[in-house]
Amino acid sequence: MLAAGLAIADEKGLDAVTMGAVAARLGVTPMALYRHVANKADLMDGIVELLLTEFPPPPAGPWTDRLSGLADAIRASARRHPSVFPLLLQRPATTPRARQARHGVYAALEEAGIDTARLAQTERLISTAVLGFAVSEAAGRFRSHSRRQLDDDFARLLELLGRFIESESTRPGTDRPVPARPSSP
Amino acid sequence: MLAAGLAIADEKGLDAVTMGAVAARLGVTPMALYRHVANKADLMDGIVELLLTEFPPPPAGPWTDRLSGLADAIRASARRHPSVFPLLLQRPATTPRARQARHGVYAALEEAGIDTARLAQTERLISTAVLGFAVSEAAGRFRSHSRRQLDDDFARLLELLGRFIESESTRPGTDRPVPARPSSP
DNA sequence: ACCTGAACACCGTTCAAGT
DNA sequence: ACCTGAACACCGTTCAAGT
Repeated sequence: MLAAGLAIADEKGLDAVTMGAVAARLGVTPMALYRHVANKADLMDGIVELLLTEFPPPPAGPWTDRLSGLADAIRASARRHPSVFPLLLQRPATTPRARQARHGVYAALEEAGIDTARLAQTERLISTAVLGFAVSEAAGRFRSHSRRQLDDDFARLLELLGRFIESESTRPGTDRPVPARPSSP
Repeated sequence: MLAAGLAIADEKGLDAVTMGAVAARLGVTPMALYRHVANKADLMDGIVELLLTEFPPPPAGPWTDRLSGLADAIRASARRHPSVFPLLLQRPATTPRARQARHGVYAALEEAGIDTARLAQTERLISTAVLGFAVSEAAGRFRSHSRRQLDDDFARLLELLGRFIESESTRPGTDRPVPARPSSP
């Protein structure tokens, strides 16, 4: 049912996600939905939460790859679900799925040499920038820019964040601040 | 009429901005609104555009102060209009007001020594990060954080961006990357 | 336990009519 | 030029009733 709502949002936009439309896709009357959901707001909450499902579990590898991999996954999710993704900014990341993703970032930052006391704030800064970009792209602020341009912008943003992390690290880093990211095929 | 709609959004949220509610605030019937606006979407566009009015014209002073002043103004606007502000991410900044703000940033970046060819992309990076923070705060993603914490986060974000600009500058900068921002009283 | 039909208040929008 | 009354299709939600 949440999947049905997400599919409708992807295909026809947020406004098309109506109790009637979701019910119809399930072959049921609108009132049947109230068995599984308190009201429409509750439905929307569930659909937004469903997005987090797509963020992959923390992979292996060096921390730079882990972070850029997560960032890429977030952007990809935004592109896949442009009308729902912006709603992510409306709720604190307190659900189990959200915590999992956040703690994955903590681990990577710790490995990068970020002081434990600064982990949370640094994560907030990074995720705000990445989410800001992903939402901007999904919501249409960058409508007039080419895909190539956006890929380039995003790469530059990640490079900036990587350099920031290195500069905040208490451990001596390598010479080169951050490796170049591979361009997606 | 746009102001009436914005006021309703501020007071009771986006859902309360209804043709009937706006009309009632103006002492008129809902149908009268269709003289001034094509439909509700058009009304919402106008309300969002109205937000840009609050962004102050580029002030005088060193570029660091100009940029942080604009960033502060943007965040203040987001806090004042939490339900409408996030909609800014849905439209390209192509209106005259938006261009004005953007060109103010260009001028500051040029003064900071950013290469002309990189002006637009650098501006996009910076405004994405600042808007991402402002929208996150307005929309409620940071609901569980204190005002002090958010002020601190924002200061750190601006510091990061300032350092980034310095590092991208083709001119030799001063020793200290960016001046500390004064805390608001 | 799960679903439905009928009903209600509310919404955006239209159109012909009023001044 | 500007506004209105009446009407329409649609929406979220309730409640009593059905299996």
